[in-house]
Amino acid sequence: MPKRATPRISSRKQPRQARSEGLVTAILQAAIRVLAEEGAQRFTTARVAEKAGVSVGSLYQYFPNKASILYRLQSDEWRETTEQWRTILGDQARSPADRLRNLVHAFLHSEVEEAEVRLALADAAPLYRDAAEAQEIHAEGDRIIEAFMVEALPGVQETARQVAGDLIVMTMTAVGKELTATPRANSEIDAYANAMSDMFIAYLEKVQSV
Amino acid sequence: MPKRATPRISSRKQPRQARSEGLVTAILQAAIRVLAEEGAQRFTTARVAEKAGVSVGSLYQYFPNKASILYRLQSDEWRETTEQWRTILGDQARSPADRLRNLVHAFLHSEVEEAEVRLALADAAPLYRDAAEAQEIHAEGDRIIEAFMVEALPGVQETARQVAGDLIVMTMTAVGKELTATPRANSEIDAYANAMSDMFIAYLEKVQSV
Amino acid sequence: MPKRATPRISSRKQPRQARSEGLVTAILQAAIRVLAEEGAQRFTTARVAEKAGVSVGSLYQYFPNKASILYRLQSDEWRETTEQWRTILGDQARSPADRLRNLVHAFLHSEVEEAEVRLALADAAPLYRDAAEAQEIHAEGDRIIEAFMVEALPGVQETARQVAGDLIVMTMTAVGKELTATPRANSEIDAYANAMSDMFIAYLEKVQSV
Amino acid sequence: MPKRATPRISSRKQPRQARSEGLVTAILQAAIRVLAEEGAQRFTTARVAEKAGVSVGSLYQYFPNKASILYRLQSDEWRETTEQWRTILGDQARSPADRLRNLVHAFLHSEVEEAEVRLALADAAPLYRDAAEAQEIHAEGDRIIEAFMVEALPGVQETARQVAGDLIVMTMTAVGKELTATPRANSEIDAYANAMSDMFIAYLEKVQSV
DNA sequence: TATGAATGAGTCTTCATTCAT
DNA sequence: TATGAATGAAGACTCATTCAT
Repeated sequence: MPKRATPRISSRKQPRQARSEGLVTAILQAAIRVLAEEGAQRFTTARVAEKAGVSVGSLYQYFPNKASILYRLQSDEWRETTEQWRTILGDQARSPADRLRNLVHAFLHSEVEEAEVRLALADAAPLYRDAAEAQEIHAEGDRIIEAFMVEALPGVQETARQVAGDLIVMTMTAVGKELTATPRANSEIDAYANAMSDMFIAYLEKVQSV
Repeated sequence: MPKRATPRISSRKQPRQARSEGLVTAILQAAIRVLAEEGAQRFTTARVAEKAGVSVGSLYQYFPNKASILYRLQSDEWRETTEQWRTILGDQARSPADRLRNLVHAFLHSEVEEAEVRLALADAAPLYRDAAEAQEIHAEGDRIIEAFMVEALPGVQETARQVAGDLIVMTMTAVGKELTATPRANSEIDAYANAMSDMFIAYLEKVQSV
Repeated sequence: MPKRATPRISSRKQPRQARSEGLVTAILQAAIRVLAEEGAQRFTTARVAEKAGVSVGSLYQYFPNKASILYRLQSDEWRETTEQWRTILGDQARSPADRLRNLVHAFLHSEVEEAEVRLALADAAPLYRDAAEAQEIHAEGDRIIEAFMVEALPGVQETARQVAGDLIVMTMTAVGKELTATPRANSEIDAYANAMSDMFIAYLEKVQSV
Repeated sequence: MPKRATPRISSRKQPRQARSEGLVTAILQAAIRVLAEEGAQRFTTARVAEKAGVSVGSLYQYFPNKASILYRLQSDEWRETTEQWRTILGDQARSPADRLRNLVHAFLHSEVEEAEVRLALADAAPLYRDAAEAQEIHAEGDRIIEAFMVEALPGVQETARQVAGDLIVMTMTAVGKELTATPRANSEIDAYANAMSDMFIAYLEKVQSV
């Protein structure tokens, strides 16, 4: 009886050899270029392969389908973001308020850098969003925030703390995405980052005081 | 930089006759149904026309292209939102804080209602976002907020006030969109609305006190 | 919520207009030519469309997928076959034995005519066989045989009669298909038809006598 | 008339070494599994190689192309069938009628066992049928039948005897293939085998008596 | 003004076979 | 001899838009 495997979105093979890794890298970089230069609408496997100097067949040797390329780009990005959050929020030498302020600045600036790719990637979200693996991608970030919130809101009830954490994360990422949609000067980003930090800190103080 | 063909997106003709208006309405409602039932990926002119009980040819009589239908949906929605904001924020009988709290609740709930259409419309954004007219769409909402902020932050410098207003609008809309992406219980929405209101109010108090 | 319709294999639209019918006919005839001239392996929608002097898009306006063209060809053929059986087996002026003999001759000859198309169609069977509609296609033929068997085997128990009917049908059609696979002279077909008739008649006599 | 590229289909090399034979066996068994589990449509050299635990390159070392694997499977099967026929029909201890009855039962049951592989192999027939070698494959079986028919129809003219033999073989194999196409209970197979035996025996008696 | 048939470029994906290592 | 990465032609199907009627 024929069986049809549900298409996976993760990489088709674990590239062990140097050559393979090189190809995967080349494809991902080509994908980024296509996204930035042509936009999500024109992001096609053929264009990616061509820009990577590779045949379509080779592309499909490393990625099971178009969505998996986008998903990979997104998860790589999210991994970097997670690292950024871990570093900044884990900096015990500073007060929670300072760390939060630093985070907002760093995050918004990194979002706006490469705005074109990020926007195009966001546009392409419908293509990879439904992937099962996409769920797990945020788990680590959530843990980092949770740990930070425990420090920032000592003695606050867990439920309230979690809502506060969620709200801060959502605000930062969603507004970050929004800022990406139109070109912004660095100074403008700074202004928003300052305002957002102020807002978060005021909010934390209020929650803490209740 | 993405190459973008920018065809005119507003309606091809101003329908003055009753029949025309009826057709336009039928098409828009069909478009909403297609978006909700089939998603942005499967939003095609043929499907819209069929569901509207109209021929594709007629559809193209009133809308110059697919993007214009989406744009129209979006701007109608924004008009309603503007109305909502005007009503709630203009309610002089209440304190600015109360009005803001009311706004957040009303807005988030209205966003989450019809989540499917809104999500699909957001997914389709790349198709209509670039339209020149899309810029003006927010102007009225901005004016309403600006007026409210003058009341809420008397004596605060214009620049700071504007940043605060922008931040609040962006947060509310961007987080609202985010909440739309996954199904949420009403109670959950309430919790976020409360938290967000608290955050905004704490922020306004802080800005005011500086 | 997006819904995905299970692809139907029957025609996409009921062609009411003369033009439509003409197109459907043109496509089906082109399909027959492609099957005969190129074989099942090279039966592609593009080739069919080209040979029909029609764009692929038009082809897909009338047939939802490749399988549906093949299925249509097959069911048209089966309809003709059913007619043939009805006419010959219903000929009350002749004895059942004579009718059966006539049927075998007529059927085997019609099978071998257009052997190329029929062989190619059989080769393509995996593509359309699973269609739900494919089940119903044999029902009418079965009824005709059943009615004939009641005449041919009066007084025989229903179960035995049904097995006999099934066996005769399967033998005739399966051997017919087999004969189609290699080129045969008409005289050869006659010889097989005679032998097969003898076999069937001897068999019926034996069943009857038990 | 179909254009057919006719590449050589028999094995590229005669594997004399134990290792080679092992590989060939592994490939053939993998091929059977792929056919059974995935169907003819999804029968690819890559899948066979993988399931055999062998590289594609190695596969092509022993089989010149995909068709040759299928052809080999088919001819192995036919060899077994030939053996079965030789054993059963050569059983001088029984009457020709009994032998024929035994043959039909044994053959139909063996056809229906492994129905999936056999059906898939039949589906793939277009890929290997045209091979020149495919002609010779039936010669030995024909000789066995011929010898049996001489016993079963003593004194009958050669031409008539040959047609009878051909008809019996074609009926048995073609109907066997047909039975394979849909799942059948063992009891059902028995019923058909009984009926078919009765039919053959009645037929032989009639031919003999003429 | 309305219709809806027709178009055909464009998209994703598969797979037999080769050949450098 | 074995490997398996690389190739790229080929195939099924979609859909925005036009235009003859």
